[in-house]
Amino acid sequence: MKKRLSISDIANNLGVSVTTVSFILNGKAKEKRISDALAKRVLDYVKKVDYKPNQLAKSLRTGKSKSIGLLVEDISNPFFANIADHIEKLAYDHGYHIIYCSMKNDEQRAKELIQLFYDRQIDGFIIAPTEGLSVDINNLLKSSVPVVLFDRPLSDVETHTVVSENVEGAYQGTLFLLEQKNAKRIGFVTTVSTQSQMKGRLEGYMKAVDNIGMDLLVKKINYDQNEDDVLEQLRDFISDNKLDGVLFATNYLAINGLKAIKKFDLAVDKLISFDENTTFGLVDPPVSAISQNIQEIAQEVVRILVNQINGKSDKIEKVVIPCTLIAR
Amino acid sequence: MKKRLSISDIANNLGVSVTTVSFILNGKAKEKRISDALAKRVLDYVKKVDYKPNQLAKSLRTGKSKSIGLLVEDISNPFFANIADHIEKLAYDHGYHIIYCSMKNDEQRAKELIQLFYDRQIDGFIIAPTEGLSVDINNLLKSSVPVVLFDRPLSDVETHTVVSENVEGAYQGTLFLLEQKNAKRIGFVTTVSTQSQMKGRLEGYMKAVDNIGMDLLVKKINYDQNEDDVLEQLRDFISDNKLDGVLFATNYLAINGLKAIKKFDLAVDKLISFDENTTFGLVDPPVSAISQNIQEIAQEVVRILVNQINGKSDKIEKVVIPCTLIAR
DNA sequence: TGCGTAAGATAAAACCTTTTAGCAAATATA
DNA sequence: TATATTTGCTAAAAGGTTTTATCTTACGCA
Repeated sequence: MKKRLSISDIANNLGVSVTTVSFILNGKAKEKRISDALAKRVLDYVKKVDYKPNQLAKSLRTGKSKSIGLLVEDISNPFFANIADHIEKLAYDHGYHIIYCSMKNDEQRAKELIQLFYDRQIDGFIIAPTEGLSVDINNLLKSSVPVVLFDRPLSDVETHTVVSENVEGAYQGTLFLLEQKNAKRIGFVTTVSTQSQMKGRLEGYMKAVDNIGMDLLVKKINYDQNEDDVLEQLRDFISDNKLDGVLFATNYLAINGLKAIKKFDLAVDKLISFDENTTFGLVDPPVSAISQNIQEIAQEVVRILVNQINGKSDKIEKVVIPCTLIAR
Repeated sequence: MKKRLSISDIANNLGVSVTTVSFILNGKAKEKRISDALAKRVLDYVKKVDYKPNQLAKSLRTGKSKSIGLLVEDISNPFFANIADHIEKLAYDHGYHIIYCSMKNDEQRAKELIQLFYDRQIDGFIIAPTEGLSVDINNLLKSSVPVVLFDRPLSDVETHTVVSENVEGAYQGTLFLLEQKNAKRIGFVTTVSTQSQMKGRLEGYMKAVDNIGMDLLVKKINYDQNEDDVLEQLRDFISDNKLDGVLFATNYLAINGLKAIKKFDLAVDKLISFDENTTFGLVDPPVSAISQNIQEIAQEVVRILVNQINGKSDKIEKVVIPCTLIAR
């Protein structure tokens, strides 16, 4: 294996100084009054020998690593997988790459990773946080590391956020079941988590059913139990309350709902879920969706973070993206 | 923002040399004959002030970055998302973190990223390669960078691979339709790609139908067209050939198959797909699955790569993992 | 001729580690 | 007692950049 070229190899071979090569490579030739002739000579040679600067050395010197940490709860959830996909691509277009971590069920590890990423001089973070991370994120902010939260803000963390219009989405979703599907008794299935997006969705549901004086029928699923228990709870919720419609707060809840409906042959058939899923149109009964605008969320997240990294803005941005209802 | 501590801050504050601190921090105190008393004093102080070594400087000096590049075709495919999840966790347990890239439809970008990751002194690569990447991967190997391929080997790249037992899986899947489901005319739906795993699956299908003298009925879908066209092709394939059973070479093909069946109300109802999907049990008709053992694949991939990075082994490993049939 | 300034380039410090080679004192050996 | 060895620690180089401060030469102008 031949040794990698360094900038001083280039300088020596060309009989110029390292400084000069560095200036030229970083587009400062004009500014530093390097003659066009020399600039061209260096550039040509660099191209010819295919020299690539050592990014580590560069980062060490500049303090910028050109990488962004992406922490999501669960990359195998299609919502996060899709958003990660978009974020990765957009970040790349800005010259950043993504160091990612899926922190499913392991907050301790998430905390360690935030520290680890910080130690690696990550330029910024994109996080869909779990609840215990406030203190770690606040530490980042204290150290002036840009952080953008998405999907769910944290009440005790004051930073940029990009979230969907959860209240309105859930409200419209419930109205859809009421008005288009003619549902009479609509339940809302959510998780025990107190994540803000879940609160918003509950609020939207409540607003809709309050309007027409329907009972509030809410089930909070605890995911610390096995699937069979979850399905039984869903069955009980649906049949005890004689539901004819259900709004699920997120796609995996809807999938569990469908499993329960199938397993116990439940009658409920007016379903809608937050978050789209490729198969919602294929199942029986079909599941309508309040679809989050993934592309737009990713765009805003990356835009804000890159602006922050470049120090282009100091105000805190809170972006809210509308959802789209997919009727089925 | 207070400046980060460096090792020389520690050394100065303690009145010892940087070298000593470094030795102690790297567990070489004994080997380098540092007294226990001093070692303890340094360790205690480091803990007290919560000093964390600068990883960039460390990497620059040692040439090891403790990071692994993970390149997959499409992170939003549940198969890859799940495997990425496992790989990330396992790598973390070995002290590595994952820099990931989803290279959907953009081979040029994939090539650039391999170069970029290489420039960042990534310690090793885990790649589910697309076909044009052979030359780039061979370049990595030429530079002695460890690479493990999974899901599909490349015929012209000689390196470690972890793949599923595709032939046997498809063979068993086809037999299942024939014997358990009593299918009479089974089609095989695959992609136009010549990726090796697809070839293997085709081979398994052929072996099964050849055995009993059934016609070979194979459709290769080209994904350079819009979804409606894909669905029509599937419809034509299924109805023209009067299929009563279909083996799909991968999960997204199965989902398109289901869409076509639904959209055009096709009669075929004996379905099986390579790769599991949460909703395959919820759709009508249900889809059986030849499920790849994701956890085991991830384990092998990480084990082999870490061994390579540590120079623990020089032989090339080719691991084949059996699949599990999920009957529905 | 003498002086100021612009042009064109560079030496050396800085970023923060790890590691080689070596030093001084204490102890062991003869 | 004189020498060899061990103990305990450290100076300095190396890794590859960026950037500040400076240096030399040429030129314009009085």
